[in-house]
Amino acid sequence: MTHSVVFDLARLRRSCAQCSLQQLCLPAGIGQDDMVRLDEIVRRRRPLARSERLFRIGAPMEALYVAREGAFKTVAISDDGEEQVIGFHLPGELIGLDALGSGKHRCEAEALGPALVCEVPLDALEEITHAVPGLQLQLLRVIGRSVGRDQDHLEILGRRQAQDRIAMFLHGLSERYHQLGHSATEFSLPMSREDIARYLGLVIETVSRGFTRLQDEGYIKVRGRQLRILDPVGLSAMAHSSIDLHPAASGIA
Amino acid sequence: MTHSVVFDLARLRRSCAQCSLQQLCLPAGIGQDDMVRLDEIVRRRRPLARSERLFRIGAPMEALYVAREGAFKTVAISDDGEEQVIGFHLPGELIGLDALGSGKHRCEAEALGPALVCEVPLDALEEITHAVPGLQLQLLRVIGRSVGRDQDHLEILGRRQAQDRIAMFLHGLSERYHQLGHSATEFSLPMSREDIARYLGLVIETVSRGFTRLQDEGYIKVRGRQLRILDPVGLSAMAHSSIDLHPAASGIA
DNA sequence: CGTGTGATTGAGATGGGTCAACCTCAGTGG
DNA sequence: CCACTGAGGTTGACCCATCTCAATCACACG
Repeated sequence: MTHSVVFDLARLRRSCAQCSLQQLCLPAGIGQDDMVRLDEIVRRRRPLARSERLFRIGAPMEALYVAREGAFKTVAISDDGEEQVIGFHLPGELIGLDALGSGKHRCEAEALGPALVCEVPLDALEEITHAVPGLQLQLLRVIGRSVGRDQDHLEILGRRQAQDRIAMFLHGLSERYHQLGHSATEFSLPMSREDIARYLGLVIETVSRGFTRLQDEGYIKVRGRQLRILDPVGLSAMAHSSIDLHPAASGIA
Repeated sequence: MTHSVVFDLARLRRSCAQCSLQQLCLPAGIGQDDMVRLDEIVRRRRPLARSERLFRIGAPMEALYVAREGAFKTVAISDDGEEQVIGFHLPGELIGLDALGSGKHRCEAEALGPALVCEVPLDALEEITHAVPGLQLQLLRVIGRSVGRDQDHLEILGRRQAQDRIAMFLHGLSERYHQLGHSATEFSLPMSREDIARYLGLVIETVSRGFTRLQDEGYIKVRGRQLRILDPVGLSAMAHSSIDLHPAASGIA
């Protein structure tokens, strides 16, 4: 996939040193001159359109990707064709670790909207982590954060109440946006209700009802994909303990 | 925690080179003399008893652990005290990655029975991965396998039918035992029903009923923790597609 | 032989899946 | 400018799988 879009490349050829995601990304904590070396091996890909894929299931692992702009999902597909969303990936987050074990991807990675990624070819990574002292540790840290998000996901799916899962999901997203320097209380969901459902192990109707109920109870305001968190403390409380603050929707307005 | 059990240490001081788990563990794929260097930094801990912990939530990350004999579970605890099993760890599998991101553990790791671990101090690991060329890649592979198991777990929890989850769980365990050179069709479950339930996001009664039903349908034979898989193909089919082969337990024997 | 812990089984309640209708809105073309 | 269309989202009614509560069983251990 070598694209000859010269001026596009030029526009994207902003170095790691100038990237707003630097603190979240591999170059964090390495020296100025080392960053130049890293810069040389990182390929910045042209923009991806909605539903374009970084890799498919079974494809050999060629690189690690870092979401730069836009959001991605990784999807596993079972034998009977059921799709399951394994993860959502916001800017600064790693994509492609699913193939580390076997060398073959076991998920598809798909852009949820217009997006940009940085791509670190695997062989080059191997070299440079040896050449640049701090990078190995930083790589492990970034991998560790990814493992942490998987674990958050596990904790969400371990909850048996749909409402809890939805609250935890929104709370987690809010935190992630906050870390990116966005508002923690107002953002737009990059994924469809369907994606959310398949991420949470629920059906779409349950997600929809969950949203409306959280809205009725005053925690949030949703309109389509636009979300405002009205009661961050309450939502957080709901996400952390399994005790539902408004146990029954007893019909009383 | 320096124990002065000299002869115990001596007994355990078998080198990586002689370890039956070598193929699954860090030393896989590195040279003979490099293995000696690794050998020097790997601490082999004295036996752990059932319910002894490797680390607690909030503890700073000090090492990576590899289960050597016996099995472990990692458990997350929510604010209201609910325990959730994040992972089971069989011999050759990594424990402790949960702290990679932040440097603090977010799980407890507990031995499910008498067990042995190898412990790789974090600072020493840092050094040696630079000194030993192949080790960095091997470390990533082992981490990758751990990520893969987390993903298996996510796929299990994404299923909405309890029966599917249980079948997938047993199928996965069977595969893991097989890789260890044990029988894939007959082994004993190292964890309680309670642990299984908390791993699967179910309640203990549902797990119990699920087992009996799988038995009634001829897939397995369970007696306490002793398990025999009678129909590996059928179980596997059930684990991979979401179509239940015996949809209804219609009361007909 | 009692005691306790873990596992199984039963009966009843309920949360969320299923199915179906309807709404919303952006895009398209007349 | 409006009608049509289709995809995504919401809502309602019903029903079943799983949770809850409770009794009983199995078995190891003192």
